[in-house]
Amino acid sequence: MMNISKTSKEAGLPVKTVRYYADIGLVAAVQRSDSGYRLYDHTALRKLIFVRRARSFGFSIQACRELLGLYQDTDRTSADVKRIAKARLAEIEQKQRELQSLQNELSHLVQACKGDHRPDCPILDYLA
Amino acid sequence: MMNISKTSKEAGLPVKTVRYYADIGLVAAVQRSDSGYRLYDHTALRKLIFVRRARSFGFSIQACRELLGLYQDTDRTSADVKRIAKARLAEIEQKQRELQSLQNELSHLVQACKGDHRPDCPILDYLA
DNA sequence: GGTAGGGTCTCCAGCAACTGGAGGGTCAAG
DNA sequence: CTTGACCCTCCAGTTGCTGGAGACCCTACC
Repeated sequence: MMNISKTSKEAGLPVKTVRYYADIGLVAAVQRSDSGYRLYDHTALRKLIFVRRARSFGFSIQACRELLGLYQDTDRTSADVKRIAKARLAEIEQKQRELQSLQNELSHLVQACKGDHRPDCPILDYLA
Repeated sequence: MMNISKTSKEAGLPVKTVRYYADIGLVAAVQRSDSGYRLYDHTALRKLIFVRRARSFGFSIQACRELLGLYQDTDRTSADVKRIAKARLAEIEQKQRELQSLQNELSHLVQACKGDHRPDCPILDYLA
């Protein structure tokens, strides 16, 4: 059993975040010490690491909850997991298309703008 | 002078958002009617449209505030505008690189996952 | 035994940029 | 004169944390 600071270091998450995940019931502390300190074991630590990685992949807390459920459920099929991952992938691709068109338009505008001391500016003209 | 619903329709923004922009001092109503209704004129409408477009380009409210200041300031140089737009472009490009690597990794995982009824799943294996 | 420094606890507030709802006043048409 | 659409303010919630206040707790050192 380790206290929260060791746990957070091992998991690569801020203490506050570990506490937050416990508060929202995502990864609970295994137990409390006599003085009320949260205590974590290796299994809880692995869950925290799992969540950190899933979050870094852009999975929402809700998706993490589902994945964590599947992760612990030895009866789950890989199809369940794939469904969540594919939904997330679709979101990413959508976001990327939007960003791409944004980038195209904005970079054209930036190039068209002379950026000198005169007030003429194609960027503002376009936005107005 | 038009009331808020006509203004919001013309600007292409929800009423709530127009009110919100007034509350935070981004685009104020020109005046109030006797009964306290917000009233907007053509200039305010143009500002709202300007903000909607800038927001759709991913400019933050703060950036919109700056752009709006420049937009109204006939003494501004196009260099000022270009600076803000370029900073935003850099953010977009950064975000896009991150999304790209995310997409690469995730799509590999999704492909590797058979998605069948067996519990073996490379996605969970990778995250764990 | 006292104290200094960490660590930990809970609770409250705030970030961005809205969105939804409650509860109540206003206005125009039929 | 009532009905329905509009408008107002204020409060709460969203997401995923992060920071701070005030108060214990724990260990080490003298």
